[in-house]
Amino acid sequence: MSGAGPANSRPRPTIRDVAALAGVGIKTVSRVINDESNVSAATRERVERAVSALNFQPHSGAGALRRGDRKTLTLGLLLESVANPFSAAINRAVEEVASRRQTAVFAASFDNDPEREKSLIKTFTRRRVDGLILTTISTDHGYLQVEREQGTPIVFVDRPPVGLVADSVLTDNFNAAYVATRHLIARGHTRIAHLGDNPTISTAVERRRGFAAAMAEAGLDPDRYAETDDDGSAERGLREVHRLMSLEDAPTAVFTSQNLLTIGGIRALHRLGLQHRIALIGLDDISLGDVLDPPITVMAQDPTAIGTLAAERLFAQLDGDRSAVSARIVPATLIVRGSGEIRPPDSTRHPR
Amino acid sequence: MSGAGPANSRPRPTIRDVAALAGVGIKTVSRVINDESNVSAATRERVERAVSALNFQPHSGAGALRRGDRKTLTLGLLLESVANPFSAAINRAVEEVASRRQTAVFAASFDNDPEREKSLIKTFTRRRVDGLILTTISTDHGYLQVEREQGTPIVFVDRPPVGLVADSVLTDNFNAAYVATRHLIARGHTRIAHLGDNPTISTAVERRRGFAAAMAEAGLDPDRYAETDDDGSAERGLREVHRLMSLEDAPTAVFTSQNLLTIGGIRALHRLGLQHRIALIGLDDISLGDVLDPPITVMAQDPTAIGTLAAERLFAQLDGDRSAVSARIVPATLIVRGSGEIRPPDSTRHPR
DNA sequence: ATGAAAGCGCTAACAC
DNA sequence: GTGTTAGCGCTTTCAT
Repeated sequence: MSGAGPANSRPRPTIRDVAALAGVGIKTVSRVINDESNVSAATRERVERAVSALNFQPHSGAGALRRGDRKTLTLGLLLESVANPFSAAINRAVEEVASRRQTAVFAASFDNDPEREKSLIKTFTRRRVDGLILTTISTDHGYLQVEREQGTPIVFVDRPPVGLVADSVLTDNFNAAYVATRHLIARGHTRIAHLGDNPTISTAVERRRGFAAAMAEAGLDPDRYAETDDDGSAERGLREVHRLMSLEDAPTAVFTSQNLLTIGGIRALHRLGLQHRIALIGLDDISLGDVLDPPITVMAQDPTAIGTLAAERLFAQLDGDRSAVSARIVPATLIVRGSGEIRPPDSTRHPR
Repeated sequence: MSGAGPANSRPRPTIRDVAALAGVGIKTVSRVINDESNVSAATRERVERAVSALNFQPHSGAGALRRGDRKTLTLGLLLESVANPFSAAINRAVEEVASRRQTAVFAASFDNDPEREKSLIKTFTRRRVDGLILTTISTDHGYLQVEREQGTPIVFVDRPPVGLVADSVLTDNFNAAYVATRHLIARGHTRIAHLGDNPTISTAVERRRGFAAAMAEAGLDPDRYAETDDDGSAERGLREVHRLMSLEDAPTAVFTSQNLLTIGGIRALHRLGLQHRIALIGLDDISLGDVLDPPITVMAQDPTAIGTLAAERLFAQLDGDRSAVSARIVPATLIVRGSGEIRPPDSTRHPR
């Protein structure tokens, strides 16, 4: 049995090897593997036999190089993290659309780090991807103008471009947060805490704005509960809700505006035994949210739709669509399940 | 403002454009961009200025072609679905290791379809990925022997290779299922149902074997509850548990041996209000399993470790490691939380 | 219907 | 230190 290493590599056959074996010119082989016309049935047959005898697989990169229509049939997808369920759903949707076009996708996680954003995009363009679908965090995307001018279509997902006019597919985050917050206010809450993702993330800012607008409109103070740190992890959600609940004037409702924060927040309320007394609404649906006790009310984004629309828009550009810049808004949906409908206690003081 | 399409594409500059602008030969440019020696500081400076003036980005594909050491700095990762949390965790871990080696990863979802498995692997090899990390479903991987001989290292994850000797990183699925089942038996259960993924998946078969072994060892009938269909979705988990609970001699414990089945099973028990009376253990941890009521006992696999080890092994092969074929087993861990410790009712008949 | 020559953008080999 | 030539594996162009 042969070893696993690439040592015993009989080199890969090239089109020339196939041509030699079949006794034809390389152009004829090229015609056969690309299914072009002007090849006699007999010749085609001979070539095909040689191809499978040698186990020849055309080198798509080499072909793309000469073809020069700059089609590597490849696309770069920048996500917060391929392991985040929201990102992962986008990833799958993009892959779905891309695979119909024989296009493979490079997905990369940038962890909300602006440096990684830039360096990953650079590796994408050096690889000459046909297009880019980007979630970003940098505050100015002007640096991408050059790429666009050199012919790489770009679609922004989840977060809008800044300093660059480009296609985007977004949730209306302001509105989603506004609706969620109004839902809590309508149940009689006045002490509502917002737990948001890092404010360097534009959607986090939008969500805070939506929260603040709903609060202000109801004559409530959006800044009653200051946030202490700012990453979007389940650990922080846990920590912050613990802290909030230990306050003298603890909130009676919590709006967690990111999926991992929601998970952490739920965990905290359960550990404190407060899950039936403190209202909670999350932004982004979470797995098993319907089975928790109480079930979790959320504003659900639609990452599958976001990914699908973004990929379709990208291919439209690739197909030469010259229409005006498109900014698609994918609606979020309020899913009422229970946790968001808990009412505040009668007393003004929250019972510990 | 310019349109978004690739129409107004000023063509990308090449190394020749840079050389012309800097007034040097192309090889000198090549030296600079590859950080080779034998370039004077002054020349380097001039070249660098030209590079940024033209916004030149070297075409890595073209370089790889000539270099001929067949390093596209690219790797193919075949997963059940990039949207599945288990797969997504592997994806992230692989990306992590790969990025340290400047390697980008093509991840593709094959949805347990053997045809897609083969066709996706074919697109990987046509793109001349440096290596393959594969989850598979086909029953004979002999067709990959050719790839290996032509120098592409392969590591199997989650499911073992069949008909091919190759590296693998796996969970001991038999044992994981055996331990989970014994855990239920030790609590006094005799009517235990197993809900498994599609038996065309080798791990599903292993898990069923582990379940059956533990049952038989205790003198119990593993086949008391026949399964009716066989996909690994939350919908099926829901349906099957509903059906099981409607039986005259309904089981008092359920072992769901895949993450989505566990989710569906939990949902069913909750809807029936049986979550505190029927024991449940899942294979694979699930998000928020600790917060559910009761919290969910699971045999947790470690997808991050699996992905990390697989990628490290792949790069070891790429680095010329000729050691014997390695088959790593990543341990699964029993996480006791509550749902798996529910005891059967005293009566022999399960109360509806 | 077929093939020879040129060349995609780059690096290797070998000049000078 | 620097540049020239050839060539990676393929497709294009243009013969025949």
